[in-house]
Amino acid sequence: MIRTHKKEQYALRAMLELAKKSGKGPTKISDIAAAQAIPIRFLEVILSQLKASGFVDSKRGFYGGYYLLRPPDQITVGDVLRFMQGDEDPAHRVSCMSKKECPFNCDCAFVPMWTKLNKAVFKIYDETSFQDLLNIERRRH
Amino acid sequence: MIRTHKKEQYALRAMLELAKKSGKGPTKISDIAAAQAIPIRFLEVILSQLKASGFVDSKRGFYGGYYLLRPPDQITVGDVLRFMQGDEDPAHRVSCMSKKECPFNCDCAFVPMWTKLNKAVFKIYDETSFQDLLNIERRRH
DNA sequence: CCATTCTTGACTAAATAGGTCAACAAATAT
DNA sequence: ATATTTGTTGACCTATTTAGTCAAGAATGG
Repeated sequence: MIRTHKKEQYALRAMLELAKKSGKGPTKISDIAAAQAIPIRFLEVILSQLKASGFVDSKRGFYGGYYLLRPPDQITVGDVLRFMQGDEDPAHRVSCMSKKECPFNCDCAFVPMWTKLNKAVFKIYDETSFQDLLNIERRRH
Repeated sequence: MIRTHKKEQYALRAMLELAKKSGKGPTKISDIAAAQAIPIRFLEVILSQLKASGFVDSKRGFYGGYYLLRPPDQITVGDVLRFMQGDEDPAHRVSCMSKKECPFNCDCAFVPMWTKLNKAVFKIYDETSFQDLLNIERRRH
């Protein structure tokens, strides 16, 4: 099993929700949480972090909430995941273990496979914009 | 970050070690553990589980140990990982979360992306046989 | 000034990965 | 035989990480 963290999932879903409302003013955390079935307190933390990415911004007060800073076709899943994953060595985003803890110093027969995997995975992430996701959702209804 | 479990890593490494010794009789758990830097008690458990896969078998006693039941070019990384991952729904080996816990019952805009990812990842796993890994290792020396 | 909403860091809970152990069973050596 | 080596198995432990909560405070708009 390979599974992304819930936190990353929630970040993607929150972004999708904001993409839906793109251009319609701020969306409240509580609305995003309800729409995407995300624990609200946790979402507060996640959105707050996401602000540093430059993809979203927020406004306080009565008509406050979060909103996208770019159109949905200019943000990809890869962008968001890379940000959520921090400054991890790009070559190790998908791998056996972090370079430090590898007893073979990441010089083993499996390395080429992990490299391939890394590229294949992020190629797909990078090819998926939030506009693409919106289109998929629309086609479903 | 997407990272395979240590247990799966250890299984792959143990198999690689057995591939190296393929045709040379049984290899002791302790030797595999030493060669591949795997905690021996943990490796006992892993190899024991691997027997059920049909890729390896074991022999007890003085000249005992583990050995492959097929030549290294007839076992792939995909084979081993699929086995270690159990009877997980194939479509969810790489995904956001298990079908049960998905609040949208796995019917959301992200599904096509996870499906693509799943296929891409296992394509690479399935294309990598232990003979391939041995060849890589030989080329390195 | 009041209601609403985001902000932030500290905190806690729960899950699971990762690892350990010990008593036992089988094979071989002598 | 029997001592030694080696695999078998299920129960057990625990450190880490993920996941989630909270509360006091700071903007914002009415």
